[in-house]
Amino acid sequence: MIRVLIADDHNVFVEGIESLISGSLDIEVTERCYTVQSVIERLSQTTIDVILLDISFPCIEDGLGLCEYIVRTYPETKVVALTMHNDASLIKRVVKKGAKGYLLKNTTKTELLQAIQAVHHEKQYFNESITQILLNDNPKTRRSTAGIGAKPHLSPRESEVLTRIAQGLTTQQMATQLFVSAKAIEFHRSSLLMKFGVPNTALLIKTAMEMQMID
Amino acid sequence: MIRVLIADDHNVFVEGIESLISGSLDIEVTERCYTVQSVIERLSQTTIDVILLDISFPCIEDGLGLCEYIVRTYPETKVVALTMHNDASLIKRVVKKGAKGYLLKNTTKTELLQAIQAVHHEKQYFNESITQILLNDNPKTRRSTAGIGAKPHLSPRESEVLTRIAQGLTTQQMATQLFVSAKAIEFHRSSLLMKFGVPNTALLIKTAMEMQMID
DNA sequence: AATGTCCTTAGGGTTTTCCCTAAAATTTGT
DNA sequence: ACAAATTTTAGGGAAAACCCTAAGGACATT
Repeated sequence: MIRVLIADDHNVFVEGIESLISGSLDIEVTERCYTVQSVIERLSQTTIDVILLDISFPCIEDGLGLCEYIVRTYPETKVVALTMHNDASLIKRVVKKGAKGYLLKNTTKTELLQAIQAVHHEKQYFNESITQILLNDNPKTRRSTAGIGAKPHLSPRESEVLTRIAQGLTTQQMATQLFVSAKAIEFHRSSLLMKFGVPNTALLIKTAMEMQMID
Repeated sequence: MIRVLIADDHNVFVEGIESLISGSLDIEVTERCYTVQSVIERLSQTTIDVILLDISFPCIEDGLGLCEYIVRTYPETKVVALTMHNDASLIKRVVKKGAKGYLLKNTTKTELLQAIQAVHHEKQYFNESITQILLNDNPKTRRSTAGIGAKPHLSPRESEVLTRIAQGLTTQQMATQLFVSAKAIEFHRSSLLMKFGVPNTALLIKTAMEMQMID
């Protein structure tokens, strides 16, 4: 019997996954966790074979951190990342953190069961669409147009500059606030334009808002 | 018996929602749709009381469009928006399109059932966290000196220029499109900045989007 | 017709943004 | 520990945005 823990703060997901698994004879959902804390707590008290981990749990950084923690602390417990994001760079980051499988949340029952079986038998599992995404991830095109709807990964400085542009600050004002030269700010501004694939700040703000990266 | 259609391209969600509803005596899930097309098709063939609509189905614009279509075409069919996004402006947009309820995907069974019952009885339903989000979404125009959050009245030309700025066009490009001199466009741009009470295009786009004057 | 208001069009000049190149500083992979 | 990739810092120059003033034209009201 493969003991599965579901880690997701979205109730509907937990229910859905459990429903998909319920028919299986050799897999049982023994734990459901809605917070990072409870995952850590349950793992210290119970033996779990496979963890289905929502990678935005509650945010992407937390999810990645938890994944890393689990892999390091309980090497025999396999992590399958479950997420809505079909972003190539995120998949790579997750795998780098030690996840053995990666599923999109629109996965089928068959895939889900196959993934759990696979990782429990020391294999990796990636479904068709994931492989496709990784194949289409040409490193050269990733910077400029990383696909519509894919949030570019921003450096800390870039994030700071972006939020300040959205506040209506000028390059000079930002330079003063961040104790750097105006030229440095200008570079970050250019990087933002390039990463978002837009020609000016007007579209930068618009797309960043649509991607919910500022509000 | 309240007939419910679930519209979501994420299998896990559909399963989860169905599982949450399954216990109920007066609600039944009669249709499950994974594409916008199938929703439109099923609605033309069956009578549905409540639609649980994933607002990013498959992208936010599609979801909003579908919501609008349903409300217009089948006024007696109530739409409950289901989404992961807890963004105030999105909630407002969805409600404006005619959705009668709004739930986050980490909702509970109780809330889900209450929401379905409520909208079926011609009421609206928003849970605690949604109300909280809307409450915290006070008019953010405090930083600007002129406007007090009211939409400024724009002349026809100003509207044309605003939408084109939001498309990332430059003054020269707009001048060519509108068959006027670049200086004319510049004046309209300045008028927009003044009317919105903002210092540059970045904030102009941001506030105009928040005021739903561009999309 | 006269008056006032608002929209539209412009000229000239300053500030800011944008683009090209490039080198330290930092992180990452082996 | 070293090499490779990424992030941060800059310089100079072209383009666009921004600010000031000002004048011609459409429209309603008296």
